[in-house]
Amino acid sequence: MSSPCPTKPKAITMPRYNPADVEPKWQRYWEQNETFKAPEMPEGEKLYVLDMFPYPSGEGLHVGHPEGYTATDITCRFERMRGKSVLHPMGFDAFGLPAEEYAIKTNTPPRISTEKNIATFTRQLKMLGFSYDWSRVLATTDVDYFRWTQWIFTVLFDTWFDHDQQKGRPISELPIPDEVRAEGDTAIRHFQDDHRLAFQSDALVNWCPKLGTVLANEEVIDGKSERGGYPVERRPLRQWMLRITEYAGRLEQDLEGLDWSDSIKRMQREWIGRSSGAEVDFFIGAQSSATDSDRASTAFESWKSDRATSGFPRKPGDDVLRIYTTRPDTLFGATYMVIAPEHPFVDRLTVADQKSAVKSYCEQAAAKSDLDRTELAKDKTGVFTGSYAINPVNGEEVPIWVADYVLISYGTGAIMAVPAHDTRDFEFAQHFNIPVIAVVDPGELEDVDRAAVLAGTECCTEQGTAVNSGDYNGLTTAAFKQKIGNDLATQGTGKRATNYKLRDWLFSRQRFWGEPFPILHELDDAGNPTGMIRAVDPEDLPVDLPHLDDYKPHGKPEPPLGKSPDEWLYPVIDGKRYKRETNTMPQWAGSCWYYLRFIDPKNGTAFVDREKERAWMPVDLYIGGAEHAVLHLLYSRFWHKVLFDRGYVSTAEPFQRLVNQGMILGEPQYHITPAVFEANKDVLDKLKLNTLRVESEDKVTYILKNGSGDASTDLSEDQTEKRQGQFYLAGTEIPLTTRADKMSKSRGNVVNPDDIVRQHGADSLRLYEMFMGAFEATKPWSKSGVDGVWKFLNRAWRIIVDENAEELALHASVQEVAATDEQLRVLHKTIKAVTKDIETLGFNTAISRLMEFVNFFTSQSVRPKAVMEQFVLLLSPFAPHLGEELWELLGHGTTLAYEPWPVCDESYLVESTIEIPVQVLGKLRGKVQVAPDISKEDLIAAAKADDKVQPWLEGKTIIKEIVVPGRLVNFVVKEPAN
RNA sequence: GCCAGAGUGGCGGAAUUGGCAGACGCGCUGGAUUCAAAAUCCAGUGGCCGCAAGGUCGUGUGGGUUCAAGUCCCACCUCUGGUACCA
Repeated sequence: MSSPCPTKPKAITMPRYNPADVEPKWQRYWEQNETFKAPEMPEGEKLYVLDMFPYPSGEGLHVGHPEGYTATDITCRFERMRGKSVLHPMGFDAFGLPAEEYAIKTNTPPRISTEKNIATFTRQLKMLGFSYDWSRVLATTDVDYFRWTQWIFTVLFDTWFDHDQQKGRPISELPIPDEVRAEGDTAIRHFQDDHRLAFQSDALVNWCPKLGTVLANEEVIDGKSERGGYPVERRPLRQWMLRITEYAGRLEQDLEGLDWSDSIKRMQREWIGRSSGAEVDFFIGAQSSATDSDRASTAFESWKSDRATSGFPRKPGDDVLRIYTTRPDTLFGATYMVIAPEHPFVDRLTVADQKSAVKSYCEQAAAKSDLDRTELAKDKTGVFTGSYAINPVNGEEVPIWVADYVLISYGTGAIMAVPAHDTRDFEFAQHFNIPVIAVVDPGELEDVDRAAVLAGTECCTEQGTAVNSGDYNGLTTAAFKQKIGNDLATQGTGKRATNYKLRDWLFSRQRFWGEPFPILHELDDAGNPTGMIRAVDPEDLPVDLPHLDDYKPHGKPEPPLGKSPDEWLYPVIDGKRYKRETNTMPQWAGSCWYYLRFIDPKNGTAFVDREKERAWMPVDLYIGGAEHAVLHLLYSRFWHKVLFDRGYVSTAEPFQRLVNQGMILGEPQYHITPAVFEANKDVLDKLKLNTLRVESEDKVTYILKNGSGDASTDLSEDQTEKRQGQFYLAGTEIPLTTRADKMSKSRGNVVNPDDIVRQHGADSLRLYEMFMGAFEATKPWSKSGVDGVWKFLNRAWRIIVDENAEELALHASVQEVAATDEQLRVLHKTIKAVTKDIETLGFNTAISRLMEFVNFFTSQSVRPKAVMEQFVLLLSPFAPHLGEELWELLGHGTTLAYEPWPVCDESYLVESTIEIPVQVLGKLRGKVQVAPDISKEDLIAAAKADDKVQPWLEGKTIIKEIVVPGRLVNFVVKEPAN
């Protein structure tokens, strides 16, 4: 491939396209002229275009980053030229585990290494010529920034969720029940603390000893930490939680109005996991006399009549086991109950004989990590408590079991088991020989053995018609659900209920590199915590991180901030001594609201100015990777809704349109299987080929390489051959598979953007990433693809610049003359297509159209200057440096960034004749040239008259003539009847 | 297992949402230029049959609807994401 720096010294510098000169020149120009500085308030129509800001890792920018950033940059440059007021900022998400791990690895304080990484990222981003308003840059680690992150936390702390209004309100407006008020101030404060959106809890949490911190459910995948893949165990620890579950309903509902892809919406919906059913109370009040069924049934009857008058209580008493079910229509089929091992009733419900069995089962379950629980899912385990509950619909006694397939954190932590119609219950019942009673007749269905289902030997979860269900027999599942919902409510034994899979957000981490909580724990005179907490006053924010000599994790749950100097750790306010909260916030905190700060990044009195917020929000286009589909996007929507409820922001949702860029994979590589590798070691040796062993998800393959170590390269195409659809190593019988994988060091397929810019320039990198394929599709990298767009930029350069001149000068063909009709048609076709494609993010096809334009004008000996100017404007969002350089050369003194975008004049598109394909029986047989406005009849006549078509019509009867105006003609014919 | 999305030349990928399959790019072949090469320019390039004109087959597999299917329907195969006891 040619290089922008010729190897041979030249006598005269020919004005070749040299991005190494052109690109820094224009980057300097934009910076010095503040070309892309956004106004404080939008002027005219506003457009807020946001990239998911990067995590500045020590590795530097990855080729995946510029993909989304180029897409937004093209959109912004395009819309500025169309006159919109564009806000397009960039920043850094710099707190969190990876940065801290990197700091530890390189033995640098996190702040220092973070600043270094940010500097590298900034250099790389600027090198790519993105039109960010750099005056708004921020990092979540800036003290000025996290001051407001802490402030938002105090808002969460000050908010409770009013279920009636479905809205977050100030804690001062929380109604205090009289009985609480009667107990005094301390009780009131505890009551308030129990209702705050930010609260402390002692629940079981995911503790990762290797990372030295707890993790949110979302950060644990298959029982291992999302970052690092380390084992995670369950431990009870006092932690800060955010009540995101209160917003589950709104987070789900409000998805509807968003312009997001269906798949992301679906992922969020599934994560929130709404289900509706009923809560039902099973009577257990007569425990002591469970063996005496007479007394039990008397107690049950009196409980039932009490309930009929008192109704279904908000909180279940000790005399009932409350369960949640989505199938209340199967109540008659409940043959046993299950409570989670962590259920508070376990002890009470366990009879003396079963005590030791239950105890050891629960201990075992507690020791199991989530991973173990999942892995053992195939075999259901459990143990009988020895006691029974009474089914409210038929008074039957139902045995109560403890089993870990029931989760304490979902629903009520207890279920009624209906083995006939629930797969998990069925497996359990089979294993423990528990009766199976069918209560739903599925009818005749494919893949369902109706007789087996009714006999209780097969499980069926389909809906159907009720059987074995007393008065309800014959009802359809839907009607049954409806009726029993009402009946349970009148009897006071149950009520309709909605549940969500979403859990509250575990918000504290035991690491150093995060935002300190703006929370103070009151101490008594002896220095012990009183249990009273308060938020730091807004005017005392920020709470900066103290200097610590040793901030490394030590595998124990005490946060490093616990070792802070006393003057930081023990503030005294109004004579009262406090201890600061020593947990820090998770990485997600800073990214929850950065889009708001960009609107007003320097504001020292508010997190964002209200007027500015109203003017710029919501984000009109938000682009980033799909890996944030649930976590970041759910968290920030939650924070935004709280801020909205409290009146601090004006929109219910932050990101109106979301688009996910597809992942860029490494260049395809040739693999062989372990068996082939073992059998052909000598052949590979002879050919001087090396292999790279890679393991992924317990599959092992070998990647073939030329050379070894860092100098190794992947096999080239001509080292392979394809025979009968199978690739072989050239000249051998060694079968190869070709695969493109995620870029990773271990596969040796990582592409560094710096290298591409050095070889071909930023414009080529940008253009290539946009040309690779559809924006949202996953696509493999290709070295020769970059060469291709580099050649295109050179061709574009050469239709305007005279490469053979001694000085930079216009090509002789570029003249101030009127364009021909054909030239205008090509230009306006290009304008139309490129405009439409940018609007729909179809960048790859837009570039194709620009290539066609250049191909056409390469063959034109006269290139009207006005046409070239329009072309340069069309090209400029994609290759902005080249665009500016050519624009200047065409005689313009200032940037093209605000030149009006070319407008397509349809009248130039009209062609004097068009080509219409003619089919006979759906097969293409000829083409006719006709006037665009030809009548149907004339078109048919022309088609019939065509030389190529005639033989196919000869001797046949035309039974139908199909004409699609402007598109095609099709004759349906048949052999004449003899 | 379940839920999405995808499967088109040697390769990356296009195809007014049912209307000329393979735009554009890479690669390859031939030619021009060159002492030669690189670069550049021009032409060609899905398979098969044919000297050609042309024919014929062709969008993962098998069926179907239609004048017409890459596109719609049914069944299946493969890959990529998501999810995994949520009652």
